[in-house]
Amino acid sequence: MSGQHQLSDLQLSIMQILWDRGEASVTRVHDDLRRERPLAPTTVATVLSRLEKRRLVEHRSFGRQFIYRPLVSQNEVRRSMVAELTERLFQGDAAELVNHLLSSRDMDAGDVARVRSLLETRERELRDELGREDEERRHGK
Amino acid sequence: MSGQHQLSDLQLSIMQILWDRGEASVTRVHDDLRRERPLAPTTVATVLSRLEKRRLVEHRSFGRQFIYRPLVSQNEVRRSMVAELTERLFQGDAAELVNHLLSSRDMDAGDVARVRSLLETRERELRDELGREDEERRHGK
DNA sequence: AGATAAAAACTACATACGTAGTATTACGAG
DNA sequence: CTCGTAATACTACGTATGTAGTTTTTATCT
Repeated sequence: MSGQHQLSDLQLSIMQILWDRGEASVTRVHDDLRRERPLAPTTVATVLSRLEKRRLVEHRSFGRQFIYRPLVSQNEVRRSMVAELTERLFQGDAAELVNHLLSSRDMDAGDVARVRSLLETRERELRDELGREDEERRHGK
Repeated sequence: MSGQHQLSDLQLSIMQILWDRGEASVTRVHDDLRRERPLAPTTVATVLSRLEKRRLVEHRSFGRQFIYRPLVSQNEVRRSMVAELTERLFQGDAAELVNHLLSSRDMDAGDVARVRSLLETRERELRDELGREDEERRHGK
């Protein structure tokens, strides 16, 4: 499956811009990044070309500039990085990670309420999946 | 607060051994690690001394060997690393991270059930806290 | 076509890390 | 007290990354 998508902070900031915009020139990325991280334009270009070497983005030429676009989705990266963290920090036990989130100061009452709603949606999905499988079984695979 | 505790995979494996054992000699760590990662003893020693430079562990001498022990708890590291990931990948929205965990294939029905139980515990805690604050308010701060 | 300016290409350097070889020290046996 | 050996100390090298300077290319204006 989607291999090792461990991205650093700066790399993620840049990918985020590409995900938000769909695609962007080096200058555009540099501009969007200015507030958060003031860097030399060449620095942004270097990072982008390294991301391209890792096949996380690709570019096409437009006039004299390069337009970059992502080759991996935000979701793929999230999955990969969250899975890695879960493995390293919680021995792969995702429920323990949720437990950690619930017990630390990271979530207020509002967040907890949102989680409840999310959870109930997921429970419903699981119930439906179960139901559908039963159905299929009854109808002979 | 607890600053930047971003640890790499190998560093975490080693910290895990120290957390499990309370303290351990280089040889012990090397031994415990053998199955998971066969490394030269000097490699383990190097990593431990680098962790010490970062003030994540410290050592004392015992005979001719060094006994290392953690200076940061597993919980501190978890908090720090999870917070960092939440920030980078979910713009700091912890509930979104939970949502991601719930929707991805990371959790089966059993995990979801555990999360429900965890969630209800947390909700009860929040309700109790609320109650206690009300009480205090009624009794005049 | 030549000049200008902007963009990309190339080079560079510091830090952190994974990894381990070699040199040095010092405990402990005899 | 001396020597062997186990443990540490020191050195080293490759890779990834953050960061940016310098050089080369090239689109475009006059």
